[in-house]
Amino acid sequence: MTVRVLLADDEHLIRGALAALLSLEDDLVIVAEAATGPEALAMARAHAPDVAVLDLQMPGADGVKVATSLRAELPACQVLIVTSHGRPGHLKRALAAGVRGFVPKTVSAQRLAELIRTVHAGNRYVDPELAADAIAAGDSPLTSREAEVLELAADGAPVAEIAERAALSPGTVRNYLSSAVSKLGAENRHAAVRLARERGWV
Amino acid sequence: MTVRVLLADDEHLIRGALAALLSLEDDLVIVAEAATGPEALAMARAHAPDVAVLDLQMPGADGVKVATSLRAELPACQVLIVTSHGRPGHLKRALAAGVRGFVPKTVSAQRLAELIRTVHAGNRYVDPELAADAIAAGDSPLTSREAEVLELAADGAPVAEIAERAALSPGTVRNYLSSAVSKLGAENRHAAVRLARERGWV
DNA sequence: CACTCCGTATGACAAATGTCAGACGGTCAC
DNA sequence: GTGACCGTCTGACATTTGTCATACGGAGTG
Repeated sequence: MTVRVLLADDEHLIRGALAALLSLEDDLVIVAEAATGPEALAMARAHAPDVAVLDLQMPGADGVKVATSLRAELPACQVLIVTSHGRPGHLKRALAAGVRGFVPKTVSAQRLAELIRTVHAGNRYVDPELAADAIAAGDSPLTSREAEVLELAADGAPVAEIAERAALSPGTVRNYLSSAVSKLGAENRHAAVRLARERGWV
Repeated sequence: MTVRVLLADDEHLIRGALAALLSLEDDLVIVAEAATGPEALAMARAHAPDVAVLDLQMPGADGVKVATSLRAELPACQVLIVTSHGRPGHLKRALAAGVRGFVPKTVSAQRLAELIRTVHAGNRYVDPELAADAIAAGDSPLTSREAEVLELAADGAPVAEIAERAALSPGTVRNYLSSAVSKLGAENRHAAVRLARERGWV
């Protein structure tokens, strides 16, 4: 019995190499490849693969977003996410999106092939190190609005601009930022943005 | 005549896959693999490869640093840098370090094999798109001190801390930041940091 | 030698930011 | 239905930042 696999990664080099390696396994067959989020979705619809191997960072829509859509449209398709720089919050989002596997790109192809079989069998697998990081980082202490405003502050925009983009009064924005900064124990909002990013909270 | 290749990338998945694909080429042989900068250097010393294919982002020392050392220790070894997120400044640094090739990971393995031969023959190759970006970004308008201070401001530290870390008076730090911000046309120093990073100036 | 940068510094002022207190309506749980 | 939050707002205040003028010594250029 063969497992039909969709491969999505924006780096051609990696995608091609991976396709070649995985094809060496007798029970795996790559039925489609994609370089962007939307492309991955289209390919999945067209080929209805058993397992989708998605890169976390892709142009258009990231792996988790694709996984969410996939879950709705092709419930039979299991999703395995592969990532280069795994930040804690991503894992949580991914699991919430129904992803069955989450591993860093530091695993070997051999191991990846095994994992494809694992998730195809309906089991889950999360890289232990990433899991430990996620647990250590814990839950975000930020309310949704605080997180939202903090995100808008990410590119260094002044308060007035954030307020406009969030349709809030400047005073309110400052309150949220102040509260976010103190919750994160940061020096100022810019350091807060950095911290929240590191922990995957934004 | 075969080309002896060293492969350095921290992502096992990619490195392994790449090694497999490149080995398919009759005239290429992977003599060593490394997952970190220092490891790459050690491997190069041990195996004296003809061409070193280095990832730009590796733990320990990045591709450009490794290339610099390589240039000094093994002048016969040509360096080809492969990167996922190529920012303009990196290319410039890389060329200054004597790197012969610079391409994004979006190229195909086929193409990479060709490029390995190209640099081995002593020719240069730079991805046209990355080159265009680098030219568009131009030279950094920042003085070295401005860049230095801007870098210290990168993690959102307050002026007082930057001043201490740079052994400058707080007023001077503010002057540099102010000048950097206006040179970059940014809203404030945090946006300036972002801009400078994008253009590879810090 | 004069001129122009750069690095460094100070002082002063305006603007942005961070912090706090207080207010009001909504939602959810007990 | 009373608390406990959350989202939203305002106003006031202290601190931090951004900006500008000005100063001086050193390096490099004409």
